[in-house]
Amino acid sequence: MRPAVDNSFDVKSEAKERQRELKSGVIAYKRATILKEASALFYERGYEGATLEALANRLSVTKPFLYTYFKNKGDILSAICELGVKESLAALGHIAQHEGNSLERLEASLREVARIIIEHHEYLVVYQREMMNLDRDDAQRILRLRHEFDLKIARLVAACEEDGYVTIENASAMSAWMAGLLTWITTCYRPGSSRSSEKVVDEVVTACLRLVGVG
Amino acid sequence: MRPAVDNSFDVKSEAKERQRELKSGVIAYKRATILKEASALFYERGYEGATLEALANRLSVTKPFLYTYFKNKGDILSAICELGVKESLAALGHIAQHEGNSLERLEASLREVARIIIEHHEYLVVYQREMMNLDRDDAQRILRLRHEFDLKIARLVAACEEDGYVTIENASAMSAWMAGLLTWITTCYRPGSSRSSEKVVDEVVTACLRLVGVG
DNA sequence: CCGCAAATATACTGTCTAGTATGTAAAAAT
DNA sequence: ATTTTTACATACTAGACAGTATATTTGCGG
Repeated sequence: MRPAVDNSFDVKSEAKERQRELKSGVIAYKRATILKEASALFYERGYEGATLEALANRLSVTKPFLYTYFKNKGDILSAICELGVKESLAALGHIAQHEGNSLERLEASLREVARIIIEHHEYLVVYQREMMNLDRDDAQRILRLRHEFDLKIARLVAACEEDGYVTIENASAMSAWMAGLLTWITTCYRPGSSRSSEKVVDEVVTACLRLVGVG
Repeated sequence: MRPAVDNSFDVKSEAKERQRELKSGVIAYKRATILKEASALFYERGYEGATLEALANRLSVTKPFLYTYFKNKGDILSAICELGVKESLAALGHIAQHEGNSLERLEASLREVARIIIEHHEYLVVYQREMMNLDRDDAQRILRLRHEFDLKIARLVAACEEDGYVTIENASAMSAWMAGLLTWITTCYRPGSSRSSEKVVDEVVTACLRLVGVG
């Protein structure tokens, strides 16, 4: 019944290819959905206080379902932590190629990271709190990402120094404290708090720049 | 055999009084010892990851011993958290009565608090991380202490503004970010890290003052 | 030296939860 | 239409740990 032409195989394999893509997309979507709910749960109850059954209930699925998408509870945690740090890092990557002078790049970067931290603040709170519950390997991998983040901030500051926008002594040491201010956002800003997210972003950018004597 | 004089009762009751004091001192000492070891354990393993049996072993005692000095595991945690915040608060109290102008008082206060945070940094890390594991009542009581702390810092900054040492706009909003920098000490400074505690203290004080445009 | 009380230990229980072995229904392939 | 695979659920296990009931030691008053 099927035409016995040469390209029949190609058509078939192409269809399979598309199907595979669809499937892997679905899997990624499911993983992301689980992670989003898990981060909300871990944020509320803490890692150990959150049971996988509770997570399954919130997703209207069952426990073994979770185990088909994640190796174990720790795997879920490490995925959350990694995502939080990776998003922050990605924000710095985008701005790096921006036009503008080094000071403008520093300010834009800080602003963007602050926004991302507010957006994903559950992920980052969980990371800060539950770091110690990570496997040694996961912890190290994520720590390397964090160091990469710190290094990028330090380089932005160094560029400002080289270009003469920042003349204060001790400026390079201050980049570590900028990370502290950015992290503090997760305490200052709570969804539904009195301070609007825009105001918090403005304040933290101002604060960071003042650390190196700008503004 | 005992002289039948009037003051026999007084002597006896005085002795008993002293004995009671001794005993309550011993109890306080034992509680403090438990808390010190518990904070070290919670710091290393996390609250849920730390078992009371492990704590008992580290103290070379047994589990029921702990229960004679604390109501339950949560009681130990809340005592640790309260201690950490109370010490920081006490540091601010000492300096408040210092001589010197308002700017000198602000700097001295920041320096003292920074020192205390380094000294008790295990207590404070545990507090930050495990806050959510506290009973609602304990959490609120300790949060009130925290707010008192924030308020005192804010007042020190306000005094500097009134006296004209700080003229930067937005200075009052910055006191909240000072708390962030002070908290970040617990991440920057780890015992046995490369940075000496004196250097960290100097840096954080400098950073805090720069937030309000001083230095 | 005796008896009582305070302090601490031994040994146990009940519960909770991460992880799994097995079952089932629907879709895909043949 | 039949088999195979995928995708999930049901139902269970094993172990850990907070908290406790009971036993034992120690020290002290008389």
